Amino acid sequence: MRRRTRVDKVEERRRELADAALHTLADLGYARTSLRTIADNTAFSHGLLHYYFADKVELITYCVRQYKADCVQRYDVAVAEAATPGQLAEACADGLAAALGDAPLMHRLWYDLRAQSMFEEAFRADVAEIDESLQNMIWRNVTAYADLTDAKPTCTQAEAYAMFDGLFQQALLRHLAGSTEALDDLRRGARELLPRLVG
Amino acid sequence: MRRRTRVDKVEERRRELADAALHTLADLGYARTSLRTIADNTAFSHGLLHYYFADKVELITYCVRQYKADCVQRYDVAVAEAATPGQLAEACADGLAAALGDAPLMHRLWYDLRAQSMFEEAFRADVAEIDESLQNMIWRNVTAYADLTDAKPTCTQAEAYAMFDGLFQQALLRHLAGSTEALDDLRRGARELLPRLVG
DNA sequence: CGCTTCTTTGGACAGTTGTCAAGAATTTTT
DNA sequence: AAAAATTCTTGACAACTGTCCAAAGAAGCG
Repeated sequence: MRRRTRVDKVEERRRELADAALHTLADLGYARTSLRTIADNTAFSHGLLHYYFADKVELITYCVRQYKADCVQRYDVAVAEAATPGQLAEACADGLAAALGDAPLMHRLWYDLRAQSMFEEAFRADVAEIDESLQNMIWRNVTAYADLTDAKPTCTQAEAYAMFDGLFQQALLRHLAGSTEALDDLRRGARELLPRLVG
Repeated sequence: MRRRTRVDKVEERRRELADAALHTLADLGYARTSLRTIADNTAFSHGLLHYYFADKVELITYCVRQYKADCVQRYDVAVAEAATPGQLAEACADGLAAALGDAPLMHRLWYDLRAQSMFEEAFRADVAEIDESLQNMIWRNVTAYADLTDAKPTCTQAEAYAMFDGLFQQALLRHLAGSTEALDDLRRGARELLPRLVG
């Protein structure tokens, strides 16, 4: 009992620190984020980070894992209540656009960390895992759409995800650069993509 | 005459240094590349970099511009000699797969720098310019394919580029993670994407 | 209360970073 | 050949990095 609550407290503080780290990373990007800057975004001193995390890589890895929960949840779109193909495509497109519009900085961080994972092998496994869960999420939409249209997907899971991700990333780039049409373009692109992938 | 040759020599050395910087960046990524490491990849000392470039940002910006020339040239596929839609799709797919297979590290760097441009405004304009030229390159293929099939593209330039780029990036990620099928999957995905975008 | 265990601090460390400037080395000009 | 202009090296600087540690503080427990 006593031991249990202690472990919980440690885990809680870890999450708290990782949360601050996540926000700092989202603000500054991986290349410009230091442990001291992260600590400045908490009520604690920089030394504490090494009490709860062995080193920088472990902290950021923990961050990435925590990000995943938020991410898939945020990213996920209400696909269950769609009754027609049109409704589903609409819901999917709206969900993606809303995810981008609500948390552009978090998604910016995701693309940053995914790029880092190509250099730093320590991040690779976790990033790949998140990528896979995002891919599954997209695939659920594609198969649901195929079911509603009595057709079958004409592409692989990986291809479907790659194309949606491409649209999303391009929209994010333009959105951050100040384009006011980026969100609408993403909506339209996503809506029109689904029919292309089944048949 | 004298003035001309001097300016040329300066420009030549700048290019030489930027080339070394480019290779260092491709090896280590933006976050892990320092001016001293770049200088170590040249025959000169670190101080020289500040003789030819005002600061780090100017050097990397110059790099990015230089990268563009290589990039579009490398990326570009032999579309002219294709006589049938099938040949064109094949040539396009082969070109992309070859670009990825020949210089994965350079493409890895591209995605890294594009992510950086979302944080560092100094890179944004140059990155956007490269992105646009890549988009135009893809669009040339799409319109050529549409012409050969007596059809019209059913998507915008930005959408076409986003989807090809998504495929390419996903293939790069898997290729770097050791997947042996990534190149073939990219080929197949690109070949099948063109028909989806016209009609 | 004292005693033990767990948290947290703040400073120190060795190394790295971008930047700069003085001067050596080299090239060009006269 | 001397003088002038340039290219390049070297060492220094202040700031910052991740990491570690001794000690202060807080909390729990007998």
